Amino acid sequence: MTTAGRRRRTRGADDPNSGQRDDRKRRTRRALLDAALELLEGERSFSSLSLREVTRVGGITPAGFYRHFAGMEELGHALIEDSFESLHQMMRDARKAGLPPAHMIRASVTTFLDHVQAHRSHFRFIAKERYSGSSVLRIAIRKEIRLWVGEVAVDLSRFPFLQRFNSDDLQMLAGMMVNIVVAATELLLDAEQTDADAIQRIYKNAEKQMRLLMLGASLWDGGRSSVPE
Amino acid sequence: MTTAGRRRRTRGADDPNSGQRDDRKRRTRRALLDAALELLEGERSFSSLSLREVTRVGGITPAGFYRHFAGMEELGHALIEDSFESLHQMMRDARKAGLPPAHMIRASVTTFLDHVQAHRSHFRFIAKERYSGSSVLRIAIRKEIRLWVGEVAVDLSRFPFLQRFNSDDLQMLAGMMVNIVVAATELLLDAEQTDADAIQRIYKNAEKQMRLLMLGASLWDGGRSSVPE
DNA sequence: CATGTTAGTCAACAGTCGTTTACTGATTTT
DNA sequence: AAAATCAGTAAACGACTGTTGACTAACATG
Repeated sequence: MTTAGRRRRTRGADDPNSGQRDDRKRRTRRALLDAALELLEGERSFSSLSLREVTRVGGITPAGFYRHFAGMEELGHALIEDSFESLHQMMRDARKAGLPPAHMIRASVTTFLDHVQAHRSHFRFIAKERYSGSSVLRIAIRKEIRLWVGEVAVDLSRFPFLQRFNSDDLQMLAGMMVNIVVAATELLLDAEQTDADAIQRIYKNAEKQMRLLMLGASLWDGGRSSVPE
Repeated sequence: MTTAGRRRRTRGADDPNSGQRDDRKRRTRRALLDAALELLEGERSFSSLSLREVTRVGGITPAGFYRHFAGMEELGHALIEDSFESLHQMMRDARKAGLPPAHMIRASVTTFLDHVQAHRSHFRFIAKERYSGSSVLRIAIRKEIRLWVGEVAVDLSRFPFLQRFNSDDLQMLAGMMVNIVVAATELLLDAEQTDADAIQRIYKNAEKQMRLLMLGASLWDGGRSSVPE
């Protein structure tokens, strides 16, 4: 009921959102999002953040918060959108750049983990909320991950040696690959940013896990073959 | 008659902890732990629980809490210990019962996931705190998982076809197996307990992932072989 | 320029929070 | 039987919480 504006703002026909006032609003909104991310850098979890804390760090008064979000949950949702938006952007770019012929696995792992490091705070937020947030946020995150797995499955389907995979098995394989990089992400977020060795090890380990997985995939017959036990 | 009813309870000789008072204290302590688990059944995360809430559900006054724990973090630590204690007990039992010759993978997956379902609240707590709790709790959980991976690696080392795995690769393989069941655990905790179909699907999927992994392992040469890309 | 819009402020509200202090009364020890 | 222990209570504290309504002043519109 707050959005029922009777007066239509006839802002410039060509430039819908560019008054100084809208600019300022956007900056403040960003400040609030950044404040939340900053508070999450430490030990805190999103659900333990208070609205007042966020406004304090963001530089406005508590009441001002409501000019931007209906409550903390809405802010959380905005953070999820931001995070996955940049992930999808990254994947679009990577796809456009074309797949390198060899070292395919290493390139993918490196691209993704580099992206994680460039957006640590976003991924830290996602990692924390994935299992612990409100069900609304958890479901939103899960949806995004499912989407992501789907994209990977499509990419995989173009490999000749995976042609015999049916759709379910392809989804499963993509899911396992995503799980590998997600697990690596979580190690990466815990590693000291300065510890280049530890970081290198995480990259190498993820690549190795991928290779082991692909080795299994190259022989896969739908799970009917027996394996030494 | 006065002499007949004389009680000598010089705790320390034969019966260190069994007065009615100690009994009561233990019951209250359990009530607090259970109260926390109960509150965690819903949307809440541990870090958002208040001490007062826990005592309210547990049936004592806030001040009484301090007779049992120095603060909420200590209670969290006790929950972690409880959870992994029962997991280790289960693995000890399973090992003692001996490994079934065939259907090894299915048996292991089933045993573990059954255990998860029998201790949903514990595992829900662990899942929520794994990435989102205080660093003390996170580190404690991580330590326990590393321990667990180690145990699995030892179990794996007894398989003939894994003899050529060096120690690092064995740890990696064990880690991937644990990751598979952990991922399945998290799906299981989100599934409706009454939805037998969904649960069945989660079991089957985890088994399938294990088989794919073992297939890769059976050909593994340390990651030097190239895979179709 | 006059008028409306609105991002952000200010002050107050009713609650909840963790923690402390002094206490009570049942159980244990001597 | 007296004395000591101690799990749990009762009340109070200062601090912090989300949300509100009335406000101000910079901006936008006509």
